Amino acid sequence: MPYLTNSKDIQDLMASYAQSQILWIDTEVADHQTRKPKVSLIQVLDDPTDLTGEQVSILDVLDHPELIDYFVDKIIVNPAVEKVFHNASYDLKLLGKAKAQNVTCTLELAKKIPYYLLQVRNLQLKTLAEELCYFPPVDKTEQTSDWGVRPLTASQLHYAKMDAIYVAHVHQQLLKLNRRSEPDPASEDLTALSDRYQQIAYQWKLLDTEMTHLQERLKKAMQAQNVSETEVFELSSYQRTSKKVQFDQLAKLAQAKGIELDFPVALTQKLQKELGVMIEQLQVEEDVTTNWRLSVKDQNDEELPF
DNA sequence: AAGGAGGTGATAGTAGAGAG
DNA sequence: CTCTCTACTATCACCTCCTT
Repeated sequence: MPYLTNSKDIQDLMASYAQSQILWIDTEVADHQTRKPKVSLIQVLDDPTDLTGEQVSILDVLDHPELIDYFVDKIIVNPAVEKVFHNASYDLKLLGKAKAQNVTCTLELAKKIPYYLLQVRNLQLKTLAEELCYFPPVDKTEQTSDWGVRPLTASQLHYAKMDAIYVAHVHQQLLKLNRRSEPDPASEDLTALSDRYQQIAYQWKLLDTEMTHLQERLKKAMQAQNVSETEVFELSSYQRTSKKVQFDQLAKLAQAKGIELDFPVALTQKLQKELGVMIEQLQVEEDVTTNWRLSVKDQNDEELPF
């Protein structure tokens, strides 16, 4: 695990990483709770088979904005290098943000996979490492430690290095699941899909209706009994404020005060009816969309699998 | 603390179908 | 044709998650 603090070494390594096809990256940020957060470490891995962190480079860029700029320039905006992060938008906020090219986010990837294929408690990197990749329990206490002090502790460096390992392994596993969850629609087996649907439809209906019913009863019961929480549930309410004004009044005000108010108003069927032929005097924008609906055909009872 | 993506739940509007 | 029912989509305000 090279931990680099020398600017020249760091820059050389960044230059060589710019030749890679894919890199797994994580960052640690100091002063994240202030208005001026700064990148403390950039951890880079180019070998996804690494389990121990031997291949992870920890680049110490604290108070070296020129190194961060160099990294952004050579790697982040470089479309030839695929960059993999967990919750990429967080890291990229401090790493070139808008200009970033060819970025993969393992959190986004995980969100696209339905729960039945990815059965984990939540989508934190820690959880995915433990429950998807079977890493031993991950201690996140260093996550919120002070990344602005030097020297860093051995425990901090270990945490920093392992995060890059987790990103790489989680990424590999998610790609496998992704291939299963997004097959080519053109070659799907319609018979197999229909069979599976019928197989679970009855169970689903039983569970779905009971779940909805339980939720309704719990909500009503907790309200009626003035209970705000049980061991399992929490019942909360919130105020919802929405404001409305008569269109006529708004139009008159805009005209009287010369306010620039230009936005499309939906011409609902009701409005179209009221306007009648006068609608022809308006420049109506028409938007036609095609919506697809899947419905279950009526079937003979004997054919049902239950 | 901050911000972006997406979920939630209420409300409103729509198409399609059946009845008269 | 109109009326009504049902099942959907769209929109809105608010909430939750994820990272350090």
